[in-house]
Amino acid sequence: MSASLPYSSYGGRPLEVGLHQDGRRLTPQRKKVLELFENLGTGKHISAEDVHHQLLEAKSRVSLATIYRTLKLLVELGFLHELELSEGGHRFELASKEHPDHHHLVCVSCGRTEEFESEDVLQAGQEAAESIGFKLIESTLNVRALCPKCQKI
Amino acid sequence: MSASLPYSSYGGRPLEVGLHQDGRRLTPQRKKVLELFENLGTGKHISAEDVHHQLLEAKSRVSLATIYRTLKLLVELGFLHELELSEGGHRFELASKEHPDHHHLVCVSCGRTEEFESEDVLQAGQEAAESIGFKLIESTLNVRALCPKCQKI
DNA sequence: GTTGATGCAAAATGTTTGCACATCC
DNA sequence: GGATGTGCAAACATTTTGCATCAAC
Repeated sequence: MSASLPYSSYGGRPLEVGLHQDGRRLTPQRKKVLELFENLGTGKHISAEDVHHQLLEAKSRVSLATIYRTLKLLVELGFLHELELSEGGHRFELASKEHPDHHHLVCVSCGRTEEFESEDVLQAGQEAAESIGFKLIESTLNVRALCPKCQKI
Repeated sequence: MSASLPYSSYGGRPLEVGLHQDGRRLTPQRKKVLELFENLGTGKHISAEDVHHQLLEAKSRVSLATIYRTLKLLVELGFLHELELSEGGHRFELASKEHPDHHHLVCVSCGRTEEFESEDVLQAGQEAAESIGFKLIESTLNVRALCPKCQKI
């Protein structure tokens, strides 16, 4: 859990590089937050509070304020994606080259969340953006649905 | 602005019907909130605070608490859609038959928001849902982008 | 040593709730 | 008249910020 980092690449560059640019510093706190997301892997969505709790469990005390500041920074640097899946605050997930723009199916009843990718969606967003001169950055489709279990209730 | 309501149909039934069911009441406050959205028309996204301000400007004092309660209700009844477009809280928009599931292009720089529809997106969401046994309720694609103006800055 | 980062506590936002009073049906 | 809705203020939850201290470079 606190083993050496794989330092794989996100957004096309080594994990810590962005944290050494423009006078930014790679502090232990930032390292810990990054490690946490790395160890979780892609496809996990956690809140700032979750990060805080999980770091505490790993015996790392990092203040919530710092976590918020770090998450914001990591999003700006493109290491994380920020999601706004309906209720209960924002969630963050690791960004990765192998796992680019993807979409979410959320069960409105139990909250179960599944991911999927779609070239069609990507393209539709791209075309819509182009048609009015917008330059696409990223797109995500949120599908509100009922999962199999909740359909039976 | 405070003229008679067109009472066109939303979600397939007259505007106020849902507010008379299950013991619900059509109060002046609720009417005012509905009127506001009607007068705005489809395609406008406003926050609870916006509703509050705009009603004040129209000389209608409705408490913020009531506005939150009313918006929640109207979403449950299907008269409004709730959007979670990135920064700055939730937005609400009038739902309508003629303007079903649609998507949003948001300029990350200036916040300009444009709408579009796409059969492909709808279908991609539908297929993704089906493939794992989810039953689709609705889907919206959020595209983060740069508008023409902001590309030049 | 300088500048940027952290931690703390306080403040700012956005949203919800308890309760007494008002009001719709 | 009874249930439902409103307004107010307080409570909450989440996120941001000022400031003194600390530490990366």
